[in-house]
Amino acid sequence: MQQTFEALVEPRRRDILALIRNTELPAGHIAEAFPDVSRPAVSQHLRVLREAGLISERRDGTKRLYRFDPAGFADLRSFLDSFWDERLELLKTAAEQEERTSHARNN
Amino acid sequence: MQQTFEALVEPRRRDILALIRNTELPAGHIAEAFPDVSRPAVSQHLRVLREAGLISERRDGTKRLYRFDPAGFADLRSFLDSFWDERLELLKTAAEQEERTSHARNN
DNA sequence: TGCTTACGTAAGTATCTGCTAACGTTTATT
DNA sequence: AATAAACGTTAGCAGATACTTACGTAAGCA
Repeated sequence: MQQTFEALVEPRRRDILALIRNTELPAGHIAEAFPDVSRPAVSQHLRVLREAGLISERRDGTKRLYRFDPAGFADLRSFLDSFWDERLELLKTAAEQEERTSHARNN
Repeated sequence: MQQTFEALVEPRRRDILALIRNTELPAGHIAEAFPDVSRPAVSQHLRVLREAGLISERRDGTKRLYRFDPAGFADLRSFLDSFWDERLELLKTAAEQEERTSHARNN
């Protein structure tokens, strides 16, 4: 959870995620997409993303291929739901309560 | 977006959010819930949360009442959906493609 | 008008973090 | 075996940030 937020708070890492969202890419190619920072910087970001479970790594010869991993988003989603959906849940419960009240009225 | 992540990456601020998720509370009461930090520290956190649109402030005499505001979560949710739901969309598209292929086979 | 309550704000500090430069490592290639 | 390619890792540094202490402020009350 904390690891997920720490990984995603950095804009560069969100950019990297967006880049490999649909395609598997080698580290060098990812680094080339960010000319304003060095290759090691990108490598460090990839490490953070990997340890957060947001991307997965695969070796192919001297290359390391990275791709998006939705697993790391699970706890972020549950966190969001605990705030967002709980309110919907309250509305739903209120609606059901109203439902029962209406039925009671009809009996 | 960035403001939202920066507000939520701090565990203390998530704790504050969880505390006032369902109830409106004055700043002093919120601060008392966190005995390991000073009152100004909490005040600073409340400021960050407010500027991120995650909580709203209301004055009542000398008191300032804070409560959860779901508005700030909107862009976080859309960010999450852009990664999570897009993959579901891909699956859906693939399914529809398969659907069309099956129909073509039957003609 | 003073005093108290309930806060926020500012300055300063210790810690964290993203970056670069330099180096290390593993896998082909010759 | 030697070299190159494609990386990751480390040390060190500049900037960001969460904290504390001290101070400022606005609303109620005597």
